Amino acid sequence: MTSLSARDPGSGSRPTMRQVAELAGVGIKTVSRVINGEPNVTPETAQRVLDAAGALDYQPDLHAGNLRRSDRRTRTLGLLVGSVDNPFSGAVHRAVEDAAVGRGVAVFASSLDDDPQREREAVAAFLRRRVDGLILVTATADQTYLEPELRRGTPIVFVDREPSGIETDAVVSDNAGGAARAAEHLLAQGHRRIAYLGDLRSIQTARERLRGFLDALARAGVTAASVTEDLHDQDAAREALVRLLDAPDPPTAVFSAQNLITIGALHALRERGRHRDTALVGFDDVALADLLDPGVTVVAQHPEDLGRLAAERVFARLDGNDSPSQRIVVGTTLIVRGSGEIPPK
Amino acid sequence: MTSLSARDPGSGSRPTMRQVAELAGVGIKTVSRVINGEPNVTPETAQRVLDAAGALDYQPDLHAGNLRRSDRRTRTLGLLVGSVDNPFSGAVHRAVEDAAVGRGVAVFASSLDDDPQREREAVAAFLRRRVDGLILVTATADQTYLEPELRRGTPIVFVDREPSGIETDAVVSDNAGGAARAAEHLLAQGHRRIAYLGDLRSIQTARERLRGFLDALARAGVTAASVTEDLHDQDAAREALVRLLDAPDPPTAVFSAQNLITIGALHALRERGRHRDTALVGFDDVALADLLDPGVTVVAQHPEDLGRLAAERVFARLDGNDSPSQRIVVGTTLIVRGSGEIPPK
DNA sequence: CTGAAAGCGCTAACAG
DNA sequence: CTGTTAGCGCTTTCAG
Repeated sequence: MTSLSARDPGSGSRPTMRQVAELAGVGIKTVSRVINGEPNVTPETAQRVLDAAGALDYQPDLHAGNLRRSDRRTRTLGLLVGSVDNPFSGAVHRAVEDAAVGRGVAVFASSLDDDPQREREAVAAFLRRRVDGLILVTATADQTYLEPELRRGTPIVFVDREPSGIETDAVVSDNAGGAARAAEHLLAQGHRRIAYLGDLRSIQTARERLRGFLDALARAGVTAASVTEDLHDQDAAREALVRLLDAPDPPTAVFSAQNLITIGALHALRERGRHRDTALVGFDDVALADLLDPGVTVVAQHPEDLGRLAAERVFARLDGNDSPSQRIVVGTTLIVRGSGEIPPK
Repeated sequence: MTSLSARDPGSGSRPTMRQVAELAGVGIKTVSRVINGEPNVTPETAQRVLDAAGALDYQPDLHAGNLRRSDRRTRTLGLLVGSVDNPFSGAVHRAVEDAAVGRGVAVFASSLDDDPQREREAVAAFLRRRVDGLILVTATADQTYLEPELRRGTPIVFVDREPSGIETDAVVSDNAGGAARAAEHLLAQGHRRIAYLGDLRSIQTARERLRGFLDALARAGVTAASVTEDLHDQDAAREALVRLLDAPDPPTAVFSAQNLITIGALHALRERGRHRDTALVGFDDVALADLLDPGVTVVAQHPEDLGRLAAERVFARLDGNDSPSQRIVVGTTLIVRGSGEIPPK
């Protein structure tokens, strides 16, 4: 009779199911049954298998199993976000992970940096690893390249930005509505000279926000004091607003249509000492916004909801739901903190 | 002669290498050579294979290949951080991803929430997926459970917190040194009543920071005004400091030993209107710290360096480096912004 | 330069 | 209740 402690779990390479079977003195299929919790094994046999597995520190190879398994699921998801080093993306990521972990699904996360080339490469890398589903923030103008994968039945859900060229699920913020809400708020304070600071024109959500902003102004019969686009980082935003503040007839209010742009705008206002007399509303919340003086009024998005709903959509598809593709719109929330309530001079 | 466009790339399931071979009219091994860029294929044959692969939208199955491949590398890394929804973790994650993407390595990221159970499960999930290496922030008191895996040759590198019970690489901040630096800074402003607000005693870095703080005070012959530990979120920190401020003889200076604790402390100081006369130095930088009034003085960590060095260490091990395990300490940087330079009354 | 046969670690299908 | 055989998609080995 072989002693279970006879073998050194650490020496040599990784133990296989066959080695566990030999040590336990059973067939390999019995080990498979025990490891996968399948029925038809006596408790005593099961215990011997578990002891052997424990003694060898055995971990089943999920990929080898999935090669033959009928559902061919890797229990893996691919997530592509703006950058994992970004509060908005982090919140989306966390929500996706929370939905996945309970199902034993692991998440690959990649950063996009709004680079179409990176998107293609990241998606290809996910697909070569046979992820069960894809959750994507896209940077490409057209996602027709995903069509074959979609036809194979891989669930693909877009977050934050809508797909173009293919028909699939999307979970997005109400960008136009939120931007309109910001504009209406500033109009209600009496502002008529409102400046718009926005992200790259190539980004669909940026275009939506501008549209919502301009529509709201038009409804009130007001023309935008200025529209500055293609501001992709904090510093570009800061410089742009400083220039506006230094010019004749500066705006009495500013709408910054993105996270980093809001921070750049805050810097510009401080720099020129105008943060107490120029109103500011930002799109997307920023950390510590409540501790600034004045507090920063924002139209907050709900990235946790975006991530959760996108993940739920993927899992519903994997569970067989084949209803027509949906476009889920998550509302925004105006958070009043002071900066947006400064009246015009 | 078969037309390459005869088959519908979208119908049916995923194409295999065999199907590509049939369509190209070559053997499967030739396809393998082309896909993997191996030599000994005529350009014409290679082109036919690539055309067939393109027509079928073929993506090789990395896991199936790795099953037989001699190096048995999945080109996959497991990263376990505090929470992917946390600026510090996000910066570490991004640095790891940047180091990995160039090598064609994908990163699994999981959140720990300082839960030892979650750590064990996340590590097991990574190992069942045969990651090539592990980068871990640990929440367990002892990591002896990783010993067998380590002996099998899997590189395991600890970030932010040091391992205990096993001998392996670690990349950590100079926690004690940074905390001492904060204390010395406050002492230099003339403070003698300094309060300490710290994280869970069970976290090794928290203990290190307290030690550094107390040592620096002791060297100056000063006793801490108070030491409050086990503050694990923003609100607990806020409440603790409010209590200290309301008590007789409140501190003239505060050292908040972590990110969220700093934010809680900022709230408490505003709430009691004491932010202009109570000094504050935080450990770890916070967003918008420079826009507050006064700006928040912090001892900043360098999470990008932690992540980058940890990833480089893993790759060095994978490349065959078997030098003794190293403990790399990344220095901290005092960033003076105002709150730490408020003098005692 | 090319392909046929064997086998990686596991599960499916079936036979005992 | 248990074990045997075949084969998942690919790479290795070796023969042409």
